This record gives sequence, structure tokens and C-alpha cells, in this order.
Amino acid sequence: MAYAEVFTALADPTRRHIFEALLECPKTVGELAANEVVSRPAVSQHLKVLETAQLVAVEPQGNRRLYSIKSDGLEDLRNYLDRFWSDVLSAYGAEISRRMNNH
Amino acid sequence: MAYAEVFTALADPTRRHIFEALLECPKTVGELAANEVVSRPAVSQHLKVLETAQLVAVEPQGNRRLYSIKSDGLEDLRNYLDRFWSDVLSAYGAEISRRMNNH
DNA sequence: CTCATTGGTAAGGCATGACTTACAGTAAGC
DNA sequence: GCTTACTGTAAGTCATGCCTTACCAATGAG
Repeated sequence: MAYAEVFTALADPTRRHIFEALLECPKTVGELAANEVVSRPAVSQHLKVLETAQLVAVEPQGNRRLYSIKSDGLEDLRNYLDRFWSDVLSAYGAEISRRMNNH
Repeated sequence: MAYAEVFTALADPTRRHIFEALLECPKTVGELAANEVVSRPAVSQHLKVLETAQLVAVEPQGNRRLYSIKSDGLEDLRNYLDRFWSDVLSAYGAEISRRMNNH
């Protein structure tokens, strides 16, 4: 039921960029910040949002923190869309039959 | 390639509510606004965002404007997620093999 | 023709969010 | 131990977004 946070998290271009960067392989905050235009603290804040949305996970490794993709958030979003998808199709069916009756 | 606008559009709770209301059947602006907490102009502005994201379509009917679901936006989002989904899985595979080598 | 209904747009206020710099804390290297 | 590297948090600034009221255009009803 966390699809709301997922929408919010992925609505931001920078957060999408960070998220997509993590698809390649797990990365530290510094590595992620090196590929972004914004500052490192900004990346930290974005990672916090992504973590709340269950899109990433952290694993402290000594001095550094290794961030990696967590599929839970995407799964929530996918379930939300799947539920909608059937509703959309049935809505189309209802609309079509409605038009066939009216026209 | 409009998934960015779709994320932005569906990140707002009111817009999600409007969008979900349209799943039942096409509705006019007044009907939609009657079921929302915000004012009618606010609903109009939300509908504009949803329309930009290819999530709804309009059909003027005399005095009124009938809004209905348009699946294009959801389809874009779905394609984006599908592409990610395979990447997520392959990323997991890489991560697993990486851990098997290291530990 | 006149008035009411419907709905989009403009302008302004206010809250939220994204970014920055500064600071604090913890682990690593010497 | 002392310094350096890595990262999260706090505080403040600035832009963006959402909402409101006011206004205007177009259609329908009488």
C-alpha cells in the first residue's frame, strides 16, 4: 500500500536518475553524488525519500553506506497499476456498450 | 516517453482520486468537483495536468465537457516499469553472483 | 433576447519541496 | 591518538505547486 510514496519518489527527475543508476550495481553515496548535478547532501536526502518508498535499501559497510535497489516499492506500484489496468479495460467495455446503446 | 508526466500527475492524492473516479464512468467537471474537497477551478487545473499526462481525454458535449479515462499514460508508465523490472531482476542476479564470489 | 449553467483562465497567497552551506559523528589510515 | 574520508542532519533560502476568489466565454433554457 506504499504506492503513494512511490509516485512521490519517482516524480522527481533527480531521484529517478539516482534510482536508475542503482540498477547497474549497488553504489555508495559518494559514487551516486559524483554522477549527479546536485550536492552530496541533496543526494542523501533523495536517498531517504527513496528508502521510505521501499525503492532502495542500505547496507552499512564500515565507513561507507552501500545503497542498492529494493524491489518492494516497484512491486507495490505494479500491483496498483495492475488493479487499475483491469478497471480501465472494464471501463472501456462499459463505455463501448454505452455508446452502442446511445448512438 | 511521457512517464515523467504520469508520475507527476499521479503523485498528487487529489488527482489520483479524480482519476479513480473516472474509472467508474466518464464524468463532467461539476460531477467530479462535487466529490472532491477542493473547488471546481482546482479540479479543472488537475484535469489539465491529467490530460497532459495522457491519462484522461475530453469530449465537449454542448455546454459541458465530459472527461474520461485515456489509457495512453498508464501504458507509458507500464512500459517504463516493465523495462525496469527486467533490469531489477538482472541486477539481482548480478548481486547474487557477486555475493557468492565475495563470501 | 435575456438569464442561468457550465467550465476554463488569471492573479495572488500560502505551503511544500529541493537545494545549499555548516556542522556532527563514525570508521579508516598513518 | 590524530587526522582524513564518508555520510547523515540542521537551518535557511528559493522555487514550485496547490488552492482560492474573481472574471470571462460559450451553451441552454425560458
